[in-house]
Amino acid sequence: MPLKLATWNVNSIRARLDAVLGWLETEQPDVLCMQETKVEDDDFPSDELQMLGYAVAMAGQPTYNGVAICSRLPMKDIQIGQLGASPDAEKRLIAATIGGVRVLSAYIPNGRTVSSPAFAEKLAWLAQLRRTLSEREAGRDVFLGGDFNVASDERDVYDPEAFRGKVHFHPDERRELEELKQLGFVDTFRRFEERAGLYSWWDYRAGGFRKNQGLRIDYAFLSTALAARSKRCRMDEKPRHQDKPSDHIPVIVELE
DNA sequence: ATGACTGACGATGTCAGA
Repeated sequence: MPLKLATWNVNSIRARLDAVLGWLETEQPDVLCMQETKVEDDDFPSDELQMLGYAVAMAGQPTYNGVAICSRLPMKDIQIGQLGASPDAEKRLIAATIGGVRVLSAYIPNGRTVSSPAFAEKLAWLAQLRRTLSEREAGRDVFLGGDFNVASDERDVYDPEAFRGKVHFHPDERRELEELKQLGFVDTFRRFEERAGLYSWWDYRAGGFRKNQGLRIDYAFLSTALAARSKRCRMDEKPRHQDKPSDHIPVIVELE
């Protein structure tokens, strides 16, 4: 069954609602994973998405974090949080089964600076994500979309020398991402595109987008068998040109 | 340049993002 899936850190679903609705109408994905929705579940604009034919599963909290999945196909077995997470854990992971595919929307902690406790928490969260994937999702067809806050290699960083050893490009977090891939996940974008300088995020400040000073830190991972069904993967810069954009852009995968 | 911009919360600023 053809399936079009996307992931997008929207940086507040309420601030970005018109942009997201417009993008859905234009792109017509079957599934959109969102991150940084920054809204409690009761205030999530579900009705507006339903008007476009999308059901929503969300896990939010006040002010920070928040993830969601919206889908035109039925969602089953919605699951919130990592393996062993306490109910008051930050809302950074949600999963649902859609059209036979286990879909996960993930928002990996930023890490702030390498010397901060937040960086150790980021590494621990990534390690726990691997355990969650191994124990819950082994053998399934998985789409893992999200803002991973880690660039994979030099091609994904506008100034690799400046970023080397810094947060988003530190060897420890890159190793975590590599080990995640070694579980059997394909960076779908790289299946179709080898060029450097293609990014999913640009700093709002200092004309980052205009100067193409960005990072590729948002990924659409597919489990190995499912990756064989992918026929296209791209990042859509159009929303970044509009007024009041998110600092991230969508990543889109098409399966046949 | 520990700068710049944006959003939430809810206040005339602070925190976080990346």
